[in-house]
Amino acid sequence: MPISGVSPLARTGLRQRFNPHLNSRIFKAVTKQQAAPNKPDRIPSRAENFSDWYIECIRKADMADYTVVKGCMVIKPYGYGLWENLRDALDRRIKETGHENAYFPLLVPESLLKKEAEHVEGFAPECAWVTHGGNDELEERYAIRPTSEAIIGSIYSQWVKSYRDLPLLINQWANVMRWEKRTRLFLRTSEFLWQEGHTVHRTEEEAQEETLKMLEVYREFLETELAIPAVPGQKSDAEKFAGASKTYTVEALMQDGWALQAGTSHNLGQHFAKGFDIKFLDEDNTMKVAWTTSWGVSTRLIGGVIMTHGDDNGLKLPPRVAPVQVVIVTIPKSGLEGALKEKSAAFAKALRAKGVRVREDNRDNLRPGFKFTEWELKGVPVRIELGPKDLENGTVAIARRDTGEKAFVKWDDIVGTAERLLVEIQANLLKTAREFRERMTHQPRNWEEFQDFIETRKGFMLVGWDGTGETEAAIKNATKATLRCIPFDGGKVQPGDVDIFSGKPAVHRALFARAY
RNA sequence: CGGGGUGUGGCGCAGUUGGCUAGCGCGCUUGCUUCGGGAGCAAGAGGUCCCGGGUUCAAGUCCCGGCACCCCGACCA
Repeated sequence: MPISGVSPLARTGLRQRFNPHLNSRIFKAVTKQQAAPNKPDRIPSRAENFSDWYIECIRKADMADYTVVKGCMVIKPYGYGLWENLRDALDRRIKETGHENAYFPLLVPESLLKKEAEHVEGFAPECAWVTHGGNDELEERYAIRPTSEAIIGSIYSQWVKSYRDLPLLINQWANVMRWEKRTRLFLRTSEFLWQEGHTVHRTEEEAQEETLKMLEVYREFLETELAIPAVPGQKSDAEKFAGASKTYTVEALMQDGWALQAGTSHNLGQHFAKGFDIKFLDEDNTMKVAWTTSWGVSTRLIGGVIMTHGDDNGLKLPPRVAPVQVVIVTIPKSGLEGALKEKSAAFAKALRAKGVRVREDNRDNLRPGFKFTEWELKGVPVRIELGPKDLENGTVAIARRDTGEKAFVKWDDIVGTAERLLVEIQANLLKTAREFRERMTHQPRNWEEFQDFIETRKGFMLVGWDGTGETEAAIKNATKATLRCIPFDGGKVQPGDVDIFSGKPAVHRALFARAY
């Protein structure tokens, strides 16, 4: 797959030292980092071309690649390892909030899809259809699920009979397919992996509570595990899910100032329950229509991690989900291979005993600088360097990916230092991302300023909105900025607020941004 | 689905007005010397020049048709 030509850029910035404090001393500070500037396989800088930077990060880190299948990617082991870690962290939370996993059919009969009018209208254009079974044309074609409300709704109608069956709290981890016109690795591919929760409730209030509860699960998960400070809020009618009463979102801000919808939670009202006949006999012996919700996040989150934290040297993965948290790189020396390998294995074992995910890099056909660079591209949070001098001194060099700082520590302090660094790096990534988001959240005072800011400063625009789809559309047409959400925090109108575009009295404050 | 661009070893590219055995860099293999921030030398392997027609003594190169992918717009986790 040709990726546009990349002009090699020399890396800038000096490596600094950090203080490993307490019982370890700094033996030596490594203060410079001189990389070969003309290597052809460097990644472009973010400033130069954010889009190329993003794709090259993924490819150089060996996370994913395009395939012969249009719009579909292969997620390679390193990318899948990240997915597994974040999936497990989220799965734990989904179960802790009382949900169970199940699996529903991939194929959705067309007649089912049509049972909710808005829903089919929203998804029909991006459905892939199965029309044949073997050589025979089917009487009714099947959609490959673009989402599972329809198939699950039809099944739930069988399951729900009594108020005693409620709430029904189920989640599915699955692949879905949407025939996309334009694809980008992880952010938008025709097939992607996700989880979709589908719940049924007795009352409107309970469904609403569930919707907001899961949004909060997402928000906390993004913050704690991925170090992504996403803004929770409500979608406008124009942006909400096809067939939902209300859609809520967690909106993240990428380093290029574009927003990324990181997860959504929908209160489906009774639309789907009516469409799919999900009814129950209530305590008062009357038949009632149920209330449903759905909520999901996808492999898109991996794109979010990359664009939130990465730098011009490649990925920076949050330690809590990084497939490799600590890499031990040996610096080869003829005759010492055995001793280096032995030490490296001993350190790895000690770290694993503490639950740290460790990889050893004992390749002796590569120069150390090459190996360092490669693990930096892959975003490994902590790198331990073990060389001939360290064997003499009883030390290793230990470097953190987030700041580039490097110091020497004694062997006895390796495990403690690494564990502490992993915690610090996780916190530092979140802090940096949060500061970025705050710095990039602007409050233009008038329409001219809005237009200027969206072009020159980018980021979130927090502005008054009159609540109409007309002004929302007008803003989108004029600036390509869409209404990302009415944030829970800061979305309330203040006295005197007016719509940034129409000048009419505002009913909300809303976040606008250009979005992925 | 509209506008633009590109298809040549794994990757990035060159290939002149059609002309000789299709090149270069990186990567890969083998060997030796190296090794604390992308090593050096030597010897090798690797090609349906996107596909199908056509023009020509001769096509990677020109013509026609197709396909794929990438970028930019309208729609989307």
